[in-house]
Amino acid sequence: MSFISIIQSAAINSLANLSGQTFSENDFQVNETKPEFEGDYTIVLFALVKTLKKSPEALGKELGEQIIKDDPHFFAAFNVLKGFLNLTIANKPLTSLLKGNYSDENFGKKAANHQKVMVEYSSPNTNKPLHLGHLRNNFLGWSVAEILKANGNDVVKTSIVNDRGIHICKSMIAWQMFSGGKTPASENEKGDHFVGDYYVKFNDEYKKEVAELIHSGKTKEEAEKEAPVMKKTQQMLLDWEQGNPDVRELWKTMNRWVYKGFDETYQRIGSDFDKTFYESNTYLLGKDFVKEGLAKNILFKKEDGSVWIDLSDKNLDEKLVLRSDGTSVYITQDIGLAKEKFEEYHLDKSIYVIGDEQLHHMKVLKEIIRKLGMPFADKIFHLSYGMVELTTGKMKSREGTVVDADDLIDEMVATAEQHTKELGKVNDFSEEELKELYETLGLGAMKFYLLRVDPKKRMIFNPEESIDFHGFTGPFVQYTYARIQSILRKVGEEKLSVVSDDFSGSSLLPLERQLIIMLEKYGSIISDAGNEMNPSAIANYVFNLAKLYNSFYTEHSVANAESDEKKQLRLSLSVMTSNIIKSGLQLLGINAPQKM
RNA sequence: GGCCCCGUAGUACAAUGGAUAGUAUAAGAGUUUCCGAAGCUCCAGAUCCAGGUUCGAUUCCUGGCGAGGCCA
Repeated sequence: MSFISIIQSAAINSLANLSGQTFSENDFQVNETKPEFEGDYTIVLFALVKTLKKSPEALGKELGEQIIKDDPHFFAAFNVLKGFLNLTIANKPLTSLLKGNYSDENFGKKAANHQKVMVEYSSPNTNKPLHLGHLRNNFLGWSVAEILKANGNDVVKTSIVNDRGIHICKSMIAWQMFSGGKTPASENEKGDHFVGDYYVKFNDEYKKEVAELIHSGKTKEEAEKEAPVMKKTQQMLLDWEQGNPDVRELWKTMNRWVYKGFDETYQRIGSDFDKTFYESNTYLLGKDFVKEGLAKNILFKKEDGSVWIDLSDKNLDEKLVLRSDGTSVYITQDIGLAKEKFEEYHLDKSIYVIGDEQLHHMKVLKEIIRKLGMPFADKIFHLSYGMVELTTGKMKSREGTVVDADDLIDEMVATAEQHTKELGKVNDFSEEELKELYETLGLGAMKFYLLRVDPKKRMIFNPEESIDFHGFTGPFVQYTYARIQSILRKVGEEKLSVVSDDFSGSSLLPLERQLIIMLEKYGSIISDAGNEMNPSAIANYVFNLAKLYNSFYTEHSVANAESDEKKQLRLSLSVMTSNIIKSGLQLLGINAPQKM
């Protein structure tokens, strides 16, 4: 039971004893006490003033006295300021909490509750490599999945690969036209970059042809339609759909190159999937429900034969679900895939990590599913995240301002290397250990930078600031962890069993109290982060914890503590802090190094 | 045109309707005989505008202004 809920129950109990009336936790607020005031937790009294018809000051005094009387073991003191009742927790519950949990590496995590949750994330197109936006998606999806696990859920990570369509045909056409048979192997290039280059070549060629056609008197619209390279591409898409063996073979080959490239990146950033769906397998799904929907009059046919659904009662327009030529649109297959997911995995919840430009699409998807009477409409959740912008403006592939994921990772890791060398603290590391450390630090910096912001908000990526290893950054937190490990190596965890480990009656200095209270909060941070699917709550928490520990560390010596009992207490504090930092970083996909 | 999101120090981000709006950076001043200075301490600086609801509004409502996104 968390401190907050202990205080809530205590207040409910004491309010009943005081007034004879019944209260619930919704009738008043319990907050942490602001640092400038005396106390640990604060009951905000204003909401109670009306029902109890007392002045805030009088009520605060009576309630404070009652609470201490009712539970003198947990509460040590109180004070009232305006409408705020500040409560101080006794030392004993704090030291007991520390003693009972300092070595528990799973502190704050919940036991399994058997909720089955699917998290779909990453979901790339196969015509070009991953960029900065994908990194936000991947870090977010992976972290949310881990946070949900920490809350006891059974999580299935999945990705839908958009491996067919006009975009990949563009790369294929360009490769046929310009490659002269080159391959990623022959060029020693990562496959996704290789294929992406041909996508760029396609656009260059297309632009050139359009310009020529306009020059020869065509309108812009005509030129865009008639450009030979575009016509070839469209023909290729038709050939693909009809199963033309040559086209299919080329398609397979080029996609294989791309997957190999993606896999390298995924492995490096730690993304993994329990199940991968391919659009080439799912794009025909969903046509069944069209028949069914027409029969039930939920869908209707227009004169040209196209099939629609009317969502005007939900403040949405009519939406096309089947073209007049009988081909489906994105949303048709999305409905089919949604159904397949629920049927195959018996999900309690299906989360889609997709950018907020798809808010409308996902809203329409949910609404159609609901109208069709499928039972899982309310179990679909769009975890939308804002676009990552650059200090120089938006990323635009046509303008070449896209930040490539692999390049960015390389840059971060190189910066980590440079910093580490300048500081020269790990001269005893082997080449391999060093390499691993640079990855840990570079990726840690990047993940932390992208996850510390509320996912729903769009954010600005500043390359210079992101590689800063000071302040609110991953390496700051990692440094704190490494430093604690250094203490533990020196002072030795064995001391924990040698020295009398009974510090439960110890007095506590302010920083020691604050640390214990902050450590205790970790469990509610995990559940908040889970409920809101928001890793930034964890990032903020581990940063604040690291900061508080650093202050504690400069003020109070662990090794040369005033007494054995104090040493014991501070060692336990250090162990528990480092366990929680490690655990919190792990939920963000960040490793905690022993030395750095 | 319609719908949705967002406006907080120079900059980037916080703040379930609660106390003097936090944090980081950048600027300034300190801090290594002592557990790791990628640290710590001090110092300054902000809620787009106008109304409304409330004991109390960065938060909720209305209207402006500004910036994004989506649907045709």
